[in-house]
Amino acid sequence: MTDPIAHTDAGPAAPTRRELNKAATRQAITDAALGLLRSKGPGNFTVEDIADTAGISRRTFFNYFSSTDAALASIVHGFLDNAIKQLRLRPVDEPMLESAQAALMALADPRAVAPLAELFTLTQQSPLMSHTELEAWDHCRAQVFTVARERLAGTPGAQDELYIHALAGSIISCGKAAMEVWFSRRGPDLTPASLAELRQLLIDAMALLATGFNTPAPPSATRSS
Amino acid sequence: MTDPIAHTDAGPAAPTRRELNKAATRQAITDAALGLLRSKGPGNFTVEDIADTAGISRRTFFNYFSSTDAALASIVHGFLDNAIKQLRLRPVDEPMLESAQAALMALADPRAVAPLAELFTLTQQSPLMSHTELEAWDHCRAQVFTVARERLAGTPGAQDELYIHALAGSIISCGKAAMEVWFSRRGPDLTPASLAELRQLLIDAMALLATGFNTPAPPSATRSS
DNA sequence: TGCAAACTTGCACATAGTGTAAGAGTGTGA
DNA sequence: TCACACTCTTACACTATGTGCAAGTTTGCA
Repeated sequence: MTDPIAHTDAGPAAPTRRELNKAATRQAITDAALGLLRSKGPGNFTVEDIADTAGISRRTFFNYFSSTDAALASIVHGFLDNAIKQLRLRPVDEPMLESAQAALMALADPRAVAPLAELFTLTQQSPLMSHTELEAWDHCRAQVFTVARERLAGTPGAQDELYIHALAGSIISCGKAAMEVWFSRRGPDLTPASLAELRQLLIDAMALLATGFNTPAPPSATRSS
Repeated sequence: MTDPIAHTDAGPAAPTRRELNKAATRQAITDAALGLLRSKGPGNFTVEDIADTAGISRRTFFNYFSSTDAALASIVHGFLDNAIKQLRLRPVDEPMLESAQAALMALADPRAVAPLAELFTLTQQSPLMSHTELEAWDHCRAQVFTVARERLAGTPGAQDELYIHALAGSIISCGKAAMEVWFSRRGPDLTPASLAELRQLLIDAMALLATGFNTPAPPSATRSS
């Protein structure tokens, strides 16, 4: 904010020292949390454990995250924020579903999905998706909603709130559905073939939204199986 | 609440004393929680407050609910469990979306929505939907998924996991969308006209899922506005 | 260099959530 | 009607969570 040095958005990194430190601490925390999740299993470690492993105080942990759950869900947040970023890069006159599909394609990438896949496999044995994880998806839904509203603001009589809400929610649900199916089929498999299947699932899911669920027979299943 | 004289319970339930007591306690807790939410606002009361108001011990509270949030979300749970019950009453050969729509129609009823509407208006000022509330919707989604899978198990080559996951998730999302739009338009208005609008929104939302979101123009908005 | 802002940390404290064992209420068969 | 088993409630103790606060440390900047 009080930064005379220009904000190099597209540039490499945030130059100031403070930001680097904060990012490093944040990373140390999530690394520690993920490590403990690996070694001890979900629910078997405390905030203090994470803080000790990350080399910070318990209090500092809470300066970054509001709970262990939130620290782990930051992985999901990172993934989804990236998705939103991709979505916003799409031309504004492109149909929403095509934009969504394109944004998701960009994320069916080993580097992006790897942390998510590990988190998923590590917490899958746990009853169901953690509260904070659900919240992360809902946060993403809200952002998709915003994007959709911005786009449709141009069209004439279309201040159709229901359409936008339903669209945003359904995009998220279908994205989630594709991921769930993929994980349940492939587990932590990140081979090109597996990622190709993920991409196909995402395409199929978006296609379902485009054409509707009333297609008499489910559209001859996915070619990917 | 330890009242030996039971009152008229209409219905085929097994009215053993223990079950009645438990149900009464449970009700006392949610009533107390809702009352405190009304009087003090979200986040401004503790489990102990609820327990005191309900006339039970703090420990007993935790025998029923795992958090204040969960106690309040039981309202949402009740509503959605009811929806699932309605859904299961539909003939198994009916298309899912029609069943969903019919089940939702049955719940656009003052008695069913009133608690939900109040909870919504009381927590709306709060940042966003509570964790446990999201969990309640997700639980409902899982049940819709189960129903859909049971139904489509009969059809020949349709073990299409993606279709079922996407359908269940989208139904929930669109139901939520309709409710959100309704609440934002009408607030806690439960007049017949308002409920008719809710019904129309639910119908429109399900229609979107049936025909797809690619309808060139949003389908001439809702007739209800 | 020195000041101001931002960040970290230790401490105190209220609250959340759980295990345990004793007590009170409830169902059941003799 | 009583006695016994079962279930639910409660008090207590204890660990963990989350936050306010003030003092200490690091970073930015003139």
